Amino acid sequence: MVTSKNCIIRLSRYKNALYRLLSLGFLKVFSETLADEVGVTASQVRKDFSLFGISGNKKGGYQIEALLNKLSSILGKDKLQKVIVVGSGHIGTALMKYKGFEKEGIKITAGFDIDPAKCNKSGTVPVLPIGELKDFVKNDAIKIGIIATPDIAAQQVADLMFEAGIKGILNFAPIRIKSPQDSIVNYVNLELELENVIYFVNALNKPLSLSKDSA
Amino acid sequence: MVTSKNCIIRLSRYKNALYRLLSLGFLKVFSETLADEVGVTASQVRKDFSLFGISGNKKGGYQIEALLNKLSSILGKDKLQKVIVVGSGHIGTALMKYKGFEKEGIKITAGFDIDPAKCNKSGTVPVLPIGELKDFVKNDAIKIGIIATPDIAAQQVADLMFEAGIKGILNFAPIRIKSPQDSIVNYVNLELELENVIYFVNALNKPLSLSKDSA
DNA sequence: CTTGTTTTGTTACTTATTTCACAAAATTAA
DNA sequence: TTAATTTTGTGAAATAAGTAACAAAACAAG
Repeated sequence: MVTSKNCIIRLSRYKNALYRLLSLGFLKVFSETLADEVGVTASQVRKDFSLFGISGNKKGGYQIEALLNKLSSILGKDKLQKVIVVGSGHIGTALMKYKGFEKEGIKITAGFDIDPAKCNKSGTVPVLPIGELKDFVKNDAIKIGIIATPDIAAQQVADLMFEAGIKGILNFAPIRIKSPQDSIVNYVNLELELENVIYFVNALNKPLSLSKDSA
Repeated sequence: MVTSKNCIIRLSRYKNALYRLLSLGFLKVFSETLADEVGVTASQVRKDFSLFGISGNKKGGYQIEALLNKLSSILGKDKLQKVIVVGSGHIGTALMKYKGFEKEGIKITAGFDIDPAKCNKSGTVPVLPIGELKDFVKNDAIKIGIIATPDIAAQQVADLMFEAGIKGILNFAPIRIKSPQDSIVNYVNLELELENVIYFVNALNKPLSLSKDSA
């Protein structure tokens, strides 16, 4: 099994780029072209594909459609993924309304909040009391959850999610989550991302040295 | 100059953990403790500090307050950072309203949108027509911008930002931005982060192998 | 003052990731 | 059919990142 997060992230990027190329009318693509599109080297593309047993045609490149099927299958995108969000503050609400997930086969089926005033069962994405989370997750066999609560609540919410059977969490709260062995937690920390930009802006514009890395 | 994004991200994490420890009443900390708090090894902490010439006291650990000052200065957090947001859809609006930035010394001073109906000069964060971006950025000497537009608009918005003098961008649009040498673009792609969680949930729960990595 | 203990700071080692380089396959042209 | 050309696929080489180990400093206790 490939366990490098960066590698998997690149697969997703390849997939996105391939959709774009497909919509522009291309049917096949060379590693070189795809690499340019995503901002990596051609070697990297071929190596990544090699790791997953994806092969193309010597001299002919890769058939985009077949490639997309393969990537989607590897990434678990061949079936609709149901996801819940806990916390209906600014970020949580934006996520529930966000259109970008749908076209990626991700559906936010419900939100949850501890504050009854923020609950609303009749919206496009219903917001339910946190007490209903466990049953909801079990009934719908949901495996993925998003935490968009204040940091004080995050661990508690995570524990509740794991108890209910959730195996993967995307956590927006700026705190490290303790999680069971058979689960995965990814972090999105907006302050941190901005801080990082700030650091590199200062670093690039102050001294006389150069850099090219970014990730 | 340190150019490893991961390393800088860790510095931010150390900083956050240190604030937490300080608020709990601690005045000094050992590399071991800080490492546990952030989820890395003690060696890593000391190595990171070593790279930036940060030193502590043999047997005595590190003075939290002095350490925080040093980290804040490295990360450019010793002065208020003004940031603008372009795109006032769900994500852009959530960012403008997001409370988390303030306590990190980051202030969103304005939003911009191409749609006049979405503009509103009198909000807490005024939303201005995109045409006013250039003057606004120049007058306020703003160096950092956030792109929260649809992907089709992203490159155009980025070009406008660079023209106006912005040097660092945090980009939420799922597209690679072409940028000048002396600038930096960081990416936040929510679909991609979720896809990643989905991959690892599948990978961890299907086969008989184990993994521990997460990043 | 000496001995023992703790923790840093850094060098050496290990592991992981990326790039290089080239044989093998596929295609085209003659 | 043969030669020339292009592009993949993959081991080997190079780089980067992370861990381990330990000497040196700091302190405490006797």
